[in-house]
Amino acid sequence: MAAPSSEAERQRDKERTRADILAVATREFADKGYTGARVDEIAARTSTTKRMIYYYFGGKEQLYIAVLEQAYSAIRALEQQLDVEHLDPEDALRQLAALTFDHHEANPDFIRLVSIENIENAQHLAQSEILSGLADPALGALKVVLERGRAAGRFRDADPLDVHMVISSYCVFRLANRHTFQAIFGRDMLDPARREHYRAMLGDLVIDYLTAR
Amino acid sequence: MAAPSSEAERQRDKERTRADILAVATREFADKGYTGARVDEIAARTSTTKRMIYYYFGGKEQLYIAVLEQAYSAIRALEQQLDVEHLDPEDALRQLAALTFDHHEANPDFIRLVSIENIENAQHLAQSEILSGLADPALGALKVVLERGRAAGRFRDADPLDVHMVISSYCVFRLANRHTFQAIFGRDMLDPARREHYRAMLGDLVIDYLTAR
DNA sequence: GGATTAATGTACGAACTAGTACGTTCACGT
DNA sequence: ACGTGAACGTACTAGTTCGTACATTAATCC
Repeated sequence: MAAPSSEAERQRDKERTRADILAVATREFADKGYTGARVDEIAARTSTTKRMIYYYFGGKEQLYIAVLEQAYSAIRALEQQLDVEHLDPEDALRQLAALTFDHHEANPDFIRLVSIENIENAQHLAQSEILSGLADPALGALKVVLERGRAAGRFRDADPLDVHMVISSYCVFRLANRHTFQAIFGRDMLDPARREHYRAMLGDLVIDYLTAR
Repeated sequence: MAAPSSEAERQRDKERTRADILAVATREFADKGYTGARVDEIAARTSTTKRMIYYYFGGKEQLYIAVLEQAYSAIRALEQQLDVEHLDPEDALRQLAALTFDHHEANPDFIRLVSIENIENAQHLAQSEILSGLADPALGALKVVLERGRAAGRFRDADPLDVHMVISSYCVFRLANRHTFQAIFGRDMLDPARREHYRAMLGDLVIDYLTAR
């Protein structure tokens, strides 16, 4: 009998250790920000030690970049859900907006990481070759839909990136600014009772803008 | 001759020292975030010493709260500019949106502080009696305008706070997320060449939503 | 099965950071 | 002119935080 070979019972597992660290680090960075996050704290929550963080990632900054890369790669999953080809432009656009809305709501850690990275002037994102060129997959589908609507004489001429910005700003704001908004206005933008209202409102907002006479 | 009396040449000046510290602290906190900001760094950039920060403010956290309070109080200045009463609802709303747009662009430090405070879950904002109840002054005017437009049969029925959220999200996103947006899509949302386009687009967005058939 | 390398754990250090003890100087009333 | 308290400066400390030197154990290859 040579090796235990069954991957599941290996005591030492490069992939598992790495993934463990990355998951814990994501929570810590999303919670506390880059400067607020503590390497010792991440290590403590891990099933391994701080030594391993430096062994696999090199340091706090590289770990943070790895966290960003993993978080951004998750948004590619959105691409598969876009089934927009056989819908008429208005329905397709509403679906696209709703999907973005849902996706943001389902990934609050990601939104926080983006906010954090903006506080840092996106300096870490710029260091990552993987991320610096990455475009949002939703943008491609959006471009197609806008062109179809425009060709059909239903939509005004609009830059896809501008429309994407409107959708993003609405969805991001609802998550990223919920705490100050709540404190100032007393309204919880994430209250489940208002979720459908906000979701529908985004669709109206975009469609009304594009179809205004 | 009793006192030098001329306030300008006093070497010791409570107000000046306080204001100096506050101004420097605002830059430091807006730049680095709450945890990233360094008390020693603030002190170094001041014309006084770290001792005075603790003398006047008590500590890092109270200094940060004082910075927040001052920054928020500046937005009250917006209130005076709202000359909205004698315009027709559509023009008034466009003006209100444009004013918010301008105001956000003119106060990037404030936007950064809001982002930072959201990363901190608005825990410091909640501690301030001055701030926790403060509503945006633009909201009152917005409410009036929406009611006038609704009464005239020109606007749909819409919650003022929802409309405010749309305007804010657009204006805040343009500043708060400019770095990641630039890094991912290669577009600088603050490019002066695109400023008028974005400013007008916000007006269209809001008006088209409210006046959609 | 023994050598070699990959993976992991422990203990520590150097630098940083918020906050303070203590001493000093200036303004102002009388 | 002088006492008093407010305003200010220096030097320090206790605790934290990133990173690493060094030792150790498990897997893998022949």
